[in-house]
Amino acid sequence: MQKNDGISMSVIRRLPRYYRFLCELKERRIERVSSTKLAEIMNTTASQVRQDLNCFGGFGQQGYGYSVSQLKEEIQKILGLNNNYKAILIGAGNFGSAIAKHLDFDKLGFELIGCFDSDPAKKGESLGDLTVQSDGDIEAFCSQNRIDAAFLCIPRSSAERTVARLYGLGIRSYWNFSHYDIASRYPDAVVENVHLNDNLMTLCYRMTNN
Amino acid sequence: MQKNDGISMSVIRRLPRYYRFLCELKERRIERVSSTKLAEIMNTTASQVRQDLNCFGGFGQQGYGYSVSQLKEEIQKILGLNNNYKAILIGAGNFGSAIAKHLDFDKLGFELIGCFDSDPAKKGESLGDLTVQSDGDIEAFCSQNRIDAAFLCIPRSSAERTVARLYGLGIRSYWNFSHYDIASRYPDAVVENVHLNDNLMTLCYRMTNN
DNA sequence: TAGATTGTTAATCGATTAACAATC
DNA sequence: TAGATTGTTAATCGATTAACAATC
Repeated sequence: MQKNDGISMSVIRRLPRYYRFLCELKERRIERVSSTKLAEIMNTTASQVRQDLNCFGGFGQQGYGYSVSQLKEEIQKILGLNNNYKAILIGAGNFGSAIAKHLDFDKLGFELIGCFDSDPAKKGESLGDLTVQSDGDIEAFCSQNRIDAAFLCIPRSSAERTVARLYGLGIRSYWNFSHYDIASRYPDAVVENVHLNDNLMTLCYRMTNN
Repeated sequence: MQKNDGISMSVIRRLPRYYRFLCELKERRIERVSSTKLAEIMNTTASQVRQDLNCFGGFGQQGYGYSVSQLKEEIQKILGLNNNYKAILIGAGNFGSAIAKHLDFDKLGFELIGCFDSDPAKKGESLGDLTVQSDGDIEAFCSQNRIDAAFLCIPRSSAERTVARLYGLGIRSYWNFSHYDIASRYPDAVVENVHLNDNLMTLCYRMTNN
């Protein structure tokens, strides 16, 4: 499994969950939490919680536990959610528009500043507070704005060509809903894949064999 | 990590990828494939490929490799994609409707036969070849149709109550886009979570620390 | 037969869990 | 101080990789 920093992906993938639960605890006005309690919520062991957190620093206090709001802040910082990475959305179909409307990018470290589709009929449509631009305008837009990431909501067939363009424009981070394997073609890119098909097949497997 | 069958989740989560790549190979009219070649595509080792496949049976032939179309069929059967699990969609918002329109459920082992929303304004809207029904009609619908799974595209806040109802109606399999932790409340349910927020935060982490 | 490649056992590696001394 | 709970090292467990005999 790939690494970043020397922190294993297993740990990294747990961070958003810690963060999520800490936000909930905070909303419920709970001030402190022990590794045992966190482990219970996370459905893991206290040992793992302490090991995970100690990858990044000693945020706890012996005999007391962790301060919910302090730990939340720390993880927020570790995740980089205070950034305001500029992102563009490629593909304003069902999915693309659902994502654009539905997610609170601001709280997730991003700002969606542009949206493109190859279908001329879509041009000018509004999507939240964005307007769908023509696919052909990507180059111009990227030369005027520093883009940090692209969200790809396009089919596999067009993904290859599109990523080649985006990579050429300097974009190195991708949230990829297509089945095109970006990482193997561009090893230095940071890619998070969302494979809904794979996910649903896994559900099917588990329903069938259990 | 949870098990099914005694097959580890690590192996199970790789199955859809094998399947995907085998479909591609078949489309490209490639008849045979070795573990080495498959490993290359999957970005893993030949050892792992052989270990994985041998969890389910000896599908290869020494000195030859694997028959693409035979292996594809086998994995299709293992995943249970030939089933026609009846599913209902709860929540016809941006996401729910994108999913309903976008995925080819038939090829993924499912058939979407009903769609519900709590917003009265949505009632009667058509969604692909389905018509959005009122949330209150779930009970009646489920008593007339054997439902195998529910796809939850609703916010966390309404998920708890909704799952309680669905569970009460006998539904034990969930594709969950909400942040409600079904598995911890209903340990015997089969749950696949899609946490887009977590996923995007992971991308943010990796962009920040690398 | 010789070459290729599997199936399978053994070795390694990494992640999780347990234990406990440090300390608030 | 006594009790609680961390940080951290050591032990265990599971997953991945290597090796090789079996065999097509």
